[in-house]
Formats: sequence, structure tokens, C-alpha cells
Amino acid sequence: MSKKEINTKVLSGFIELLPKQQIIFDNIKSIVETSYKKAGYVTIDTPVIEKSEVLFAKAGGDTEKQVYRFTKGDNDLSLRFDLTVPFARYVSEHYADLVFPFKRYHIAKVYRGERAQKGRYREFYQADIDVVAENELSVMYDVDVISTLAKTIESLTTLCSLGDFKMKISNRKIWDGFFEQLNISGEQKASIMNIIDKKAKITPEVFASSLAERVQNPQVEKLITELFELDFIPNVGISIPEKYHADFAFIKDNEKMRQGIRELEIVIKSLKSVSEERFTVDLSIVRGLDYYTGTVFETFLENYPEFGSVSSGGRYEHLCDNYTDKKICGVGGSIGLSRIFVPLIEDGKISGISDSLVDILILPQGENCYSMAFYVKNEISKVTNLSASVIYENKKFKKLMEYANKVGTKYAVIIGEDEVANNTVSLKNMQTGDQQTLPINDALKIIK
RNA sequence: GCGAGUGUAGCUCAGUUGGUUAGAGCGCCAGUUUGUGGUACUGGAUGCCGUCAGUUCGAAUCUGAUCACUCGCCCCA
Repeated sequence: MSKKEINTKVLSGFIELLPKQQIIFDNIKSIVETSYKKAGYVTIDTPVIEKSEVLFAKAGGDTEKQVYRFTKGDNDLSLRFDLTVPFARYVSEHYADLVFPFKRYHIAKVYRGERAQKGRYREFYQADIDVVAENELSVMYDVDVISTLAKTIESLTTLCSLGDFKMKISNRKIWDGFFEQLNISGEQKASIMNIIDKKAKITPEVFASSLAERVQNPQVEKLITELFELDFIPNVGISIPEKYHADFAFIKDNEKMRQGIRELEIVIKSLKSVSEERFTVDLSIVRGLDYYTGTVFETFLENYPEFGSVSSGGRYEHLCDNYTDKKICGVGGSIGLSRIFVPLIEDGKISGISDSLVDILILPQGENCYSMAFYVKNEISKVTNLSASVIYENKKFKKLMEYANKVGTKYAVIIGEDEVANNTVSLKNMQTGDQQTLPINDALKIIK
């Protein structure tokens, strides 16, 4: 603080972790990557910067306010605010060279210029998967995406002891058809959808009054309330409860709504065969007013409701319409890596993952031991993939040990005058404190 | 875009109605231990009290402005 003139504090909403924290985060990232690969997704990379016209092709009013946008020369450019829109451009551009259905994952940073809050950043990692195809894409790919995300989240929550999680699933066609049938559209539909989306976060009383205010029609209000009781019933599927059949007589006339129910039925049935408890139908999931056209879902950690949805996504049919004449449809979802794990890591709540900076640390005592240390390090590299490093510091041995302790090394390989004279090393297990002096080759066998 | 709060040591914070030399814990450095860390004990260093102005004999403390950060709201493709 004294004489420095420039504030070194990281920008609000941006994240920097300490080395041990970063190791944990990177391990989490690679667990996600491994899981995505295992499910048959392959990665691509796209630029952080896109032309603004690409990003805003599909966007509505409020979107632009959240985007980092700037000009360079005559170019109007923006930082990507998600990975899906750039992916849509990528697919359109490389359409001829891709094989469909194309399953892609992308784990990368995105940028949103909104005010930072707890767990909400301006630069953060998203871990996306998407499947795209031309013209038709089986609803079973919705299942593929959701179950892949579920498996991935399961391995993360298990490893990090985060407790159970639930995925809530809906289908936008149900509401779209519903409002279509009632001739409700535009601003009013948006306003009603907005309050439906908030249903889980507000009290039933507030929901009821807000809904009434926006609907301005007791009959429609009643139908909406009743629609929430729609659920998956084993051996029956999804159906309107019998007592509401009269109210919903008109449903037979709306193809979109029926299709939505049918799709939801297939999706939830398949998922429940994987886990009965994890997946539930919840029509209050609508995912804003974005590009989704069918299946939509959100994920909640039971022990961390304050995180909100930690993974979400859905089916989209028209995302590429602005970039190509081909009819490309897709389904995807993402895990909010930063949102979940940065607060947990910063608070030291992740215990299942090693934060060791180096696996094996070689401690030569004095410059006379450096060449042997260098030799031993190279020998270690030949027999193991564990990381190994030499500390070349001409300091008291106690200091070297403190360093070894601070970086959390698993083994300390001690090389002093005695070891050099006898062509041995002293191998110390830093966890147990056990130490033995033995020939280099014997030490290598233990390390391996 | 709107609202509230907080800026004091590397970190987390305390600091009385304005009154000498600015406090704690953790961390850091040194020692107890010249080839052994984590635990313990002993000692030590560290501050333009966010910045600028004002009130006052006197400001970390009161006032104003400004900057930064934090937490909410809106929004969240």
C-alpha cells in the first residue's frame, strides 16, 4: 500500500485464485472434460471476440446492456456472453465439413458486463455440451444431454461431498401451445412467463397475486394453477389430472401443447429409468424468454439452494437461422463451473481434491548437491508421471523443509553430502513423516 | 440501470463522547533446533487509517466530494 501508485486489486467480478485453489479448480474442470468425452462429445474452440452482429443476431433488448462491446477500427466487436451462440455460427460456417448429429463440448470463459454479486461474475467458466443436426434431431438427444450433465454433476458432487442434486424438467411447447390456444401473446405472455419462472423463488401468496395481476382473467389463472399439477405418472405417462379434464378440453385442439407433453413424457420416462428420484417434471422451469423451443431444464444442489440453477439448457430450433439457410436444430446445456466452485474453493470447502503443488520435491543441500539432484529429477521423470521439481535454494535445510511443506509435496527427496558420497537419497514421506536412506533405484521403485 | 453498506498491517477485523507514540488474531521474519516441515514456546518487523478538500487548538473518528470494493434489486441467451 505504501508507495505504489497503481491499485493491484483484481477488477470487480473477475476471478483470481491462489495456486492451490487453481489446482483444485483445474482438477474439477478436467473431471468435467473427461466425463463429457466419455459420453462421446468432442471439443472445439471459438474466439473470445465475435462480431457484434453475430452475437446480437438473435438477441433482444436487455441483452446488449450486459455485453462487453467495443470498436476496433471500423469493426463493431463484442466478447462472447455464452458458448452456444458462437457455436451456432461455427456450425453454420463449417456446415459442409461437419458430421451430423454433431456432439460438441466446450469448456471456456464467457463475459457478461452485469453487476457482480456473490457467485456471479463478469468473467466465468461455462462447461457446455450441445448436439446439433440438420432438420431433425431425436428427442432422445435431449435425454443424452441431460443424462450426460447429470452424470458429470454426480461425479463432481460425490468427489466434493456436495450432497444430492435434482434436475427439473419442462417443455416450452406446453406453455407456448397453452398461450397460443388462449390467444395470449406478446408483452402479456412475456410478463406471465416471467412470473412463472420466479414461482420457486417467491411465496405462493406473492405468486398468486402477481399472477392474477398479470393475467387479468380468473379462468386463465385457474388453468395455469391447475397446469402445475401436471406430472409424470408411472405406467401412465404425463397427463392432465382427471378432475381437470373439463377445464382442459381445449387441449385436444392444440397440436403444439400435445407435442410438448409427448416430448416431456419421453424425456422424463427415459431419465427416470436412470434415476427415479433425481429427475422431476416442473412446469415452472421456462428459462427466460430466449431461444429455447422444446425441452428445458435446470439443476439445483439440495445443500446449496443459494447457488440457484447450477446447470441448465434445452432444445433450440432456430439458433442458426440468422447465419444459414439450412435448418439446424440442437439441444444443449451447460454447467456453471465458476458459479459453483469458485465460492466453495475460496471458502476452503472442497476437501476431496488434492491441492499439492508438486508431487515430489527434491531438496539438495547446497550447491555441491545440485548436479545429483538434477540427475535424480530426470530419473524420476522416466519412471512416473507424477510431477517432480528441484528446489535450488542455498538456504538452511530447515527452510527447504518448510518450502516442501508449504507446497504440499507428497515425497521429499533429500540429497546432502552423505547421500552424494554414497550415491543414495533420503526419501521422506511428508504425510507420515517416515524417512529412509536408500539407493536411487530403490527410491524410484517406491515413488513409482 | 436502481438501492444499501464498507474502505485501518500481507489477510480478517477492533479502535470509546474527536485528545499523546495506532491495536488484536492469523500470516511473515528470527530463535529454541548448524541434516528435518506440520505442533509448541520466545522475540521481531510491518501502516500517508482509500484519495482530495472542509470543520477544529487537535481528525482513523465529524462533514462534503471522489474512487474502489461488497451485498441486494433488475437482468441472467
